[in-house]
Amino acid sequence: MPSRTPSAPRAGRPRSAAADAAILEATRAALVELGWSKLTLGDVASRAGVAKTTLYRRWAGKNELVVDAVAVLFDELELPDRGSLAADIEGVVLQFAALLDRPEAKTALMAVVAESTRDEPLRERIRTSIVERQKRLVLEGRSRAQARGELPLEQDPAAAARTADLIFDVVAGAVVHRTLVSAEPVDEEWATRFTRLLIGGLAGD
Amino acid sequence: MPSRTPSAPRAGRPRSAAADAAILEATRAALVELGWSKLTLGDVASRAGVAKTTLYRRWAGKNELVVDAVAVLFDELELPDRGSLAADIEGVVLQFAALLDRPEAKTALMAVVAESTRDEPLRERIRTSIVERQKRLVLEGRSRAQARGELPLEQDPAAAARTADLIFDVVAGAVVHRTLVSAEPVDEEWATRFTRLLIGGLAGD
Amino acid sequence: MPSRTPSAPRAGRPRSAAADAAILEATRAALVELGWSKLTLGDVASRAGVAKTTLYRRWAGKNELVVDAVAVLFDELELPDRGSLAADIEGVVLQFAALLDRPEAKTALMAVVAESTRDEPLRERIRTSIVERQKRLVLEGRSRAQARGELPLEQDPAAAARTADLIFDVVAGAVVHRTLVSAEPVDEEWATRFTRLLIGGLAGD
Amino acid sequence: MPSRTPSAPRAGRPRSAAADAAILEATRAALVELGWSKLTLGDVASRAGVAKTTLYRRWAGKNELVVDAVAVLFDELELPDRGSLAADIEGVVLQFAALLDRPEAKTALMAVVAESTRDEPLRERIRTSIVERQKRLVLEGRSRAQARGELPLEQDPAAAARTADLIFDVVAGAVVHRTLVSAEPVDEEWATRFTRLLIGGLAGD
DNA sequence: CCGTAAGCGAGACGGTACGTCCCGTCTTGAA
DNA sequence: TTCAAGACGGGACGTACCGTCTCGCTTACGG
Repeated sequence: MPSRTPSAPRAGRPRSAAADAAILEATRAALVELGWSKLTLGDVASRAGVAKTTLYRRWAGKNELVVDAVAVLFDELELPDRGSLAADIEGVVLQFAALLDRPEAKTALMAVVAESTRDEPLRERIRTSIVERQKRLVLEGRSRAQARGELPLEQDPAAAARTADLIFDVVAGAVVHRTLVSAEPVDEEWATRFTRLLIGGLAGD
Repeated sequence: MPSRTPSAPRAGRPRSAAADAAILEATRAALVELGWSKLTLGDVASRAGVAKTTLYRRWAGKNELVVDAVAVLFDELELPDRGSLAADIEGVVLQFAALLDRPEAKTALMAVVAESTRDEPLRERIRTSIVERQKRLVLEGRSRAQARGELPLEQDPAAAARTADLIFDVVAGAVVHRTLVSAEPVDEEWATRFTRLLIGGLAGD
Repeated sequence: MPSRTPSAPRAGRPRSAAADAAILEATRAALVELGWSKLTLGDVASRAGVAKTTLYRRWAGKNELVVDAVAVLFDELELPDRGSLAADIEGVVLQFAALLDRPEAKTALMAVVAESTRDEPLRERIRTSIVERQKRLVLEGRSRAQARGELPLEQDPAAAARTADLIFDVVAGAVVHRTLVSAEPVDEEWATRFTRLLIGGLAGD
Repeated sequence: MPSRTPSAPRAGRPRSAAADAAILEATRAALVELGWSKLTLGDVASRAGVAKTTLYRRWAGKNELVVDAVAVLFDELELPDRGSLAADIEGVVLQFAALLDRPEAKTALMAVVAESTRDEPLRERIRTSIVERQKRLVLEGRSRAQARGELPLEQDPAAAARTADLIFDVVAGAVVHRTLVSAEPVDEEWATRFTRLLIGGLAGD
């Protein structure tokens, strides 16, 4: 993910790929140990056995580095078919919750989101590196439920997109809020109650 | 909100209440202008016409100060009776969204929540200063809906509390996520769609 | 020694004499413990069981306070008649050296002298409180030596004063320099050699 | 004079020699303008166009810095052969007095000596940087006088060293005391009278 | 014998400087 | 051209004292 114009012929010594990996790994370790606010790039560099210059050659700053370091965690997210819409929702909720429970994610995610409120390029980076990785699960889950006949097929593609976004904000928002703001665990019991609410609504049975 | 045992006789010159107010006001102004990460306590102090020591005598650091500075914004939240559950939910969503749109809140809220993942006293402070102020709206809205007959009376008070917490996480989480992560506006149209989803569920009508 | 226009009628509560004494005593104790540069007026005040205001009402600052605190040590200096000029010189040298060996004097004297290079009132205060107390010993020693016939009577009083000043600078300067700059002890052996040099000169037998 | 083991191979960017010189020069300028007690390292750094960290990387604090800044002044001291012991003494006295008259020396010397009473490493630094530079003049003057036959050759080298130390304390002490404590000028007239006293003694002709 | 004016301990106040930490850039010499 | 090393100018940190200013209370004197 580090920068560099994609297709340049390049001269001189090539950049070390090992350094990249070491830096991202060191960043996650430092996040776990120190948390976002006490993480320093000098410390990351020395953990990675790398000079600060090497680090700055690849990332613009702490925010960008941390987004990249944390983004890989979101690659693990999958949506195995559990047979029903309710089970799929519960599954994704628990999976996301498990990810949010990892200390490097917990401390970093809200911090970079906070920074992104005043930094458009960072927001974009977060969107492509993290948010989209989550959102595809929603889309996948919906089409699967439609295939099962649990949800109606939407005709209007724009309306379909709006609804997917809404559901995504509701699911991800609820899990994040429960975990970080309310600081309560997202366990199976909560996931079940949340799923029932989401499917049936307040007025539900 | 600054510390100090509430009712001690106290010797010596008393602390200036004017200083407290000036500091909190200056903090909000600095948040708007600079955002969370570039806000410095030295700058806040000089904006407030106050010495840094005065500031540190009252607050332990940036996090605590910002929580107090932002907390007052949440006092404005109210839940006027709009006649129906759906209207009440829409109202609270829009109200909360309007608050989150204020730059001092937007930049500060997620940042202090991020910090609080590694700082239990801070989490507590956030809970009492901010979260509880929001949660009472949920409770109020529910009892009003129950009085209207829109929602059934819960027998078990523990279950009632759990449900209220769940709804709170869903509502607040969705609004926050839409605003800060998806970075899309929470307008009337979104509020309507969200409300319909919350009341009727995915499977709704 | 603290200030206050000498003969005012005065109204209100009179100043506590005990406080004065406690402050000076606390100052000496703090000098011994902390040395000049780490001595703070706040610390002196709390050692003396006195408020800072009380201290500032009497002394303008650290320099003035320390001069007064140390000055009393110089009251002890005397010149008992030891029977000869040489013995008297040795006596005064050893006495002055003993005083300079006290930690409160050692750490304070050069410091206030250093400050006085840029503070005329302080220099005057040092002169009257400390220097004159030493100089009278030179005058007394000389007149005694003249009475014994060891030194000739000077006719010109101006020349006599100049010579006394010269001798004072030589004696006091040598002892101070030996003690503080060379950091070597002024013992009897050194005092003897110094005295022989002073009386007989470099060319002396 | 700043620290750092003299001959190490060293990796990384070397320290700037220009910064060293600029800092020492700025220190002398600040001493002249502000005096010892109002000199701040932050001010020195900004006068030198240097960051505070650069300064602290080289010197442990104000004392060490000032000793180094002032030490170079003592390199100027020389003892041209003026043909006789008396003339040589007068020469060195006047030279030393001229140096002490420079405001950067006057304000700084006593201050660091005062500090050195509680700081052995500082005392050592003063000794090697300043005191030894002066003492060699005494040794040179003596051997010259012995060559002229004005002073006897000492047989015992230990006794010779003791005598040289004594003379050094007397000469330097007298000049310092006259200048800083008595705050009177060391002019030719005083130098002449001092020299006559030193050579001939009190009992002298 | 009582009011009033100053002194008192306490401690908050606006400041200044401290010495440290980290930033992001730069300058080395080696690879 | 990159790399590890580390010095650089800069800015903020949180602390320590400064000397001043309220506080509410003694404490002596003079009317």
